[in-house]
Amino acid sequence: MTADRSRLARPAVVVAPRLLGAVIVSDVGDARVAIRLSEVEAYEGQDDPASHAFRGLTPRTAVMFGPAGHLYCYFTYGMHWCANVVCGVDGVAAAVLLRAGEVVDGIDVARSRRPAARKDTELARGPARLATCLGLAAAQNGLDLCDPASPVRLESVPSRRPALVASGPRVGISAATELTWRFWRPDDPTVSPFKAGGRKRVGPPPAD
DNA sequence: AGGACGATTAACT
DNA sequence: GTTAATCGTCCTC
Repeated sequence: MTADRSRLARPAVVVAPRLLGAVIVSDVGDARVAIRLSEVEAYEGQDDPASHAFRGLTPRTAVMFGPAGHLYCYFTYGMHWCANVVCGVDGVAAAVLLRAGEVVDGIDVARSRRPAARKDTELARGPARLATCLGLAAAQNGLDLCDPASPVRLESVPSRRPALVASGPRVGISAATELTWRFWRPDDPTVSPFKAGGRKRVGPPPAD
C-alpha cells in the first residue's frame, strides 16, 4: 500500500518516527530494491539551522518547499547522493532524511551496487549507502512517493508510531546539535554508527 | 570570480 | 584513531 500523502503533510519531527518500519521501494534501472527503514532524521526547513532550507528557497531546496510525499535527493561531499521524504504542507520546507534500513527485496542488486559492503547489514547502513542501494540520484529528485505508478514509492507506513523508538542528536551537523531529531529502532544492526557532527573546532574549547 | 564547506564513505595507520 | 576523495551550492567580494 503506497503511503497516504495526508499522513506525511505534518511537521518532519512528527512524521520521522512514524517512518521507522516503512518500506521504500525502487524500480530504478529495471531492478527492484526495497528497504525497510531503521533510522531517520527530521529537518524542519527555515526554522532549523541544520536544514538545507534554512536560508530560504533555492533551486536545490525547491522540492523541500513543495507538497509532502515527494523525494528530495541531494548531492554532497562531491560524490554522494542522499534521499529525503518531503513533509509538511505545501509552501513550508520540511523533510525526513532516510539514514539507514534493511534490504528486504532485491538483495543481489543491492550487493552489486554496494561492492564495498562486507555484510548485508552494511548495505544500507548510512544515508549515502541507502541511496546507492536504491539507485537514487539527480534523476529521481522530486518523484512522487505516493503515486503507485512512480518508479520510487513509499509503502507500508505504520499507522501508529512504533512502540520502540530511540532518539538522539542528528549526525554530521554543526548547528542545532541540542535537538534530538534523529530516530532509530533500538538494537537494529542496520542503524548507522553515531559520529559527532560538525568540523573540528579551531580555537579555545567551549566554556563548559 | 573566488573560496569555504558539506545531512559521507572507504581506506588508511 | 585519521584523512583523502571530489564538486555543487552558497556566501562574499
